[in-house]
Amino acid sequence: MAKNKIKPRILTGFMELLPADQILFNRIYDTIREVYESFGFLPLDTPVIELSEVLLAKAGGETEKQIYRFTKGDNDLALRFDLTVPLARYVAQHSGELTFPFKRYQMSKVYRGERPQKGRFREFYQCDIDIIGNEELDLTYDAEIPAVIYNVFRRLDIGKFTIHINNRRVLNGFFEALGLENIISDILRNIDKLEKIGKENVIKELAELGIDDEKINKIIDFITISGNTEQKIEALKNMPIENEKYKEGVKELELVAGYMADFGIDKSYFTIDLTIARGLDYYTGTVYETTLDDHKGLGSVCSGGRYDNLTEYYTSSKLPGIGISIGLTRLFSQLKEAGIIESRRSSLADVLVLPMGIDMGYALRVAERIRQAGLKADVYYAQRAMKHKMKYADRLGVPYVAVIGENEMQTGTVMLKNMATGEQSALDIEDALKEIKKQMGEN
RNA sequence: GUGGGUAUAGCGCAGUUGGUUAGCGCGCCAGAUUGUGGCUCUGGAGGCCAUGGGUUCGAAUCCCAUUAUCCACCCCA
Repeated sequence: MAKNKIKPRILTGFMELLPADQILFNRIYDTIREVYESFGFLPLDTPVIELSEVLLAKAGGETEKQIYRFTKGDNDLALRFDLTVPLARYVAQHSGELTFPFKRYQMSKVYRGERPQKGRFREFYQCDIDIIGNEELDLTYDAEIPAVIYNVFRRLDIGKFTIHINNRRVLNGFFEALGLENIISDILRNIDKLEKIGKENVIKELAELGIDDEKINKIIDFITISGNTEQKIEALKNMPIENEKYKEGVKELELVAGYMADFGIDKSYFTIDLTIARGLDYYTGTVYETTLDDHKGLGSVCSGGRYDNLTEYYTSSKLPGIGISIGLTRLFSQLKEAGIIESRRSSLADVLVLPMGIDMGYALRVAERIRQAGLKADVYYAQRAMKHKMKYADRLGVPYVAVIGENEMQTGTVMLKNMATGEQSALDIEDALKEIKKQMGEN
């Protein structure tokens, strides 16, 4: 390559796919969207760029460090780093025009200027659902959210998974009762890592926080409560903890777990997990994480929870909410790398029409007839050898080829070839369409 | 922000204690097969060995710097 050419490349941390993978990605995207809509969530699309003062209203240290921020003229701008803050802005801005509880989904790209590593991107898709209430938000929604997750992952068909639920009131109440409310964020961040670093290291790190052995033992006993959902609830109820927040939290957990069963979530697909806390400090009630049973190492593929007052920086109205997010870009890259999903076709067309030395107009009309029959049709236009055309069809992974030469044109037929089996036969055009539909229906 | 690794063809890699024209697999192009793909065989194209400097008679190989990239921590989707 000549020296004066610019090397084509994209920034690190940004994902870009080849057609076969993009088709697969879009299938997953569509499935998630369909499930979201099936629960009545409404679509929302907010700007990628917002005013920095809006996005950084709640200036968290990490957010400030990772946000892409720049100026254009006199405007201080930033790229959104999640979809939740823009939602808060949107709801506060349009609260008079929205109907509450407001259920919305948004599936778009967000940006974080962090150092990329395995499964971490600087530009990635988040697939969010949130429900925002006015003043109050019924607890049933805390169970509807995992019901949506359940349906999404069942439909994605990527193996057995477990939805972990917990409640921040339970955790906060418990640690308040121990007199550790000052360092609660540190503790939560710590026990959140139990699965990853093991019990010994959690104990070690808790000790480093200056917690005495007796309390550490209590914490460990608490977060390792075992049994099924009913048994865990029972154990939590029987803990000798005099703290209102704790008791409320346990009550909520019990109710939510009950509703989840009513939503049709198979019991083997969810569990109360007292170690999950979610680092974000705005969660105040139920929290969720979802893991794939056969690939626990991937970590949480979907997480979220309830927050009391998301819009506090934009309005004095109290608008509690609950929501979750699927990090689709990370999920996709991990599923692909683990071999859980596999891309097959580089084409969406069902039929590739190959005109062989005939009037192109006729071929185009045949293709149009195929489309009218509800099938996707593509046409190879270039005058090249048959083998080139067949090879093109093969590489795209098109399932059927319809060859049209002089004979076929005269008789109103096509030479229909099934690329997978190699079988071919001369069929009347209408019969060929029926045959394709019949064979596709069988798969 | 902290720590560690890597950089050779489009992709994945090999290259011996420094020694001639830098190889292999996949992919790509052409042919065997003028209306039939995948499999096979034959032939071919494609490299300033990341960039800059140093050591040496001689550097892909050793040293330094720069850049890029990957992994881990932090945090998170």
